Amino acid sequence: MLDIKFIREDAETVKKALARRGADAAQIGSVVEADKKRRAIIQEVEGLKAENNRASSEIAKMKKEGRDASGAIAGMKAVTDKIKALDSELSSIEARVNETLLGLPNIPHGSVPDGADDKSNKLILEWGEKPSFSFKPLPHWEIGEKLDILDNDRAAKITGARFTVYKGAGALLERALINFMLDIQTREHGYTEVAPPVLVNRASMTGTGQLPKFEDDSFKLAEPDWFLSPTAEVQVTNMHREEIIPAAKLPIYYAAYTPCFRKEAGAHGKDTKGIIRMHQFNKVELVKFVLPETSFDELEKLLKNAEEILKRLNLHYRVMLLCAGDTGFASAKTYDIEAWQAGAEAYREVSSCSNFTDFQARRASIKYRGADNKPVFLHTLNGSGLATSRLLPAILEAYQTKDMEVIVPEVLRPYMGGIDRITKK
RNA sequence: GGAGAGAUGCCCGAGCGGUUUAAGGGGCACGCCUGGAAAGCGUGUGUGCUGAAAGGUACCGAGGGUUCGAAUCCCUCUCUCUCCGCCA
Repeated sequence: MLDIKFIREDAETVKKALARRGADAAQIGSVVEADKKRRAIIQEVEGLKAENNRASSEIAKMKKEGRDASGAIAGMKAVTDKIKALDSELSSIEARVNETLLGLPNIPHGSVPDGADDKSNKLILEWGEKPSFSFKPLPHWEIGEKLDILDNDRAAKITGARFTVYKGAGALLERALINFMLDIQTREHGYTEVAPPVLVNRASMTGTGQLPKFEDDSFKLAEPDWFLSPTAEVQVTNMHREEIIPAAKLPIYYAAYTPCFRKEAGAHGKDTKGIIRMHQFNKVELVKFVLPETSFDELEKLLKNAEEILKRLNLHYRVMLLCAGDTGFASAKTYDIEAWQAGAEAYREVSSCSNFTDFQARRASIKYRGADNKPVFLHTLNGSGLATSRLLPAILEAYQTKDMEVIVPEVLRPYMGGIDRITKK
């Protein structure tokens, strides 16, 4: 959420920034108007309330002294009615202002390039090399089927399209990846592991920015008013919702493994094979709560922490800086890490690392106590570290052999009972 | 799922329609005292909104209602605890 005070004082800057990402800047004018009205009503109604309070204690005193207060009481009725009317007008204006603010995206950082879509994203770095093969490498869905480790057909029987069953060495590999990633992030990069609920309430979804705009993208329970979390960002960021954290405790780093659930409503016919785009997938998420002045440095560190996983797995990848138009709703700056899928011959996003500045902190009311003891919104960041549904395909494709086996990357072997390859059973 | 109890400031805890602009205690901060400390004494100690400021206003789990006036009465909801049932 953007700060209404900032919008009020510098509407032009906000309009320009929103235009960069293709957001509707016309709402800025009307929200500034509504805010002006809001403040005028506050001044009026609070004056009446002050008068009301004075009269009330006067009445109390008269009653105590045994005098007749009926005249004073009768006089208060009109003031109270006026207060009620103004209060209800005020709350409808506040609701309108709030609704508009909740619908406005974050302002892209100055270092974010212009552009409308992913074609304008900027290549930041490439690491490693595409593996070369003496044969035609297969896409992961064919490998998964031949080795009998991924079974989308049976998942469809259980649930429907866009689910998979990990089987045998596939299930083991999935579990190994999760443990490997968590161990690196917690033991070497200083993150504290958390294992949160996967069902989340409306306030949490609003706090991180999934709601109100993107309700249709989420799986929602009929009862109660809960959602299947689309990313652990929601749970972990909202752990500190409505809290004031002592500055000395910052920065806070969390790593969480959770299943994630997405409707993929706009993706009909896209990525229908394999496990690239599932309704349910596993992800280790990294979340940071930091001092505002450090957040862009923290973003660079977060990116490095996520990259480390790919380096240890020796997988070729590139890092893209997203342009203004491709940057997510809540983010001020986002890097995507794209791993090379050797069989499908494409780069696929395995991680997205974002600095949300104070956008989520303001929605969720997460503050720290500054030097002058005043509560200040802190900055939140998060990044995948990483998503297994993208990582596991990259591994299968990069490590496949001519004899239809998959070599287990060395760093994963301790997590897989020491086996060095996945073979057909 | 059934029955009951509860939710008050950083913590404990009073409060049962009008000097509560929330008693009292503890903690914490600062000051006095001290060679230094403890004890003691004094002062202070929330958040939001509004306002240039002084100040004003709202908030006693959340949301409604009754009343001139609600922490206090009524309704709905959420959460916690105890017992019963069911259960990994």
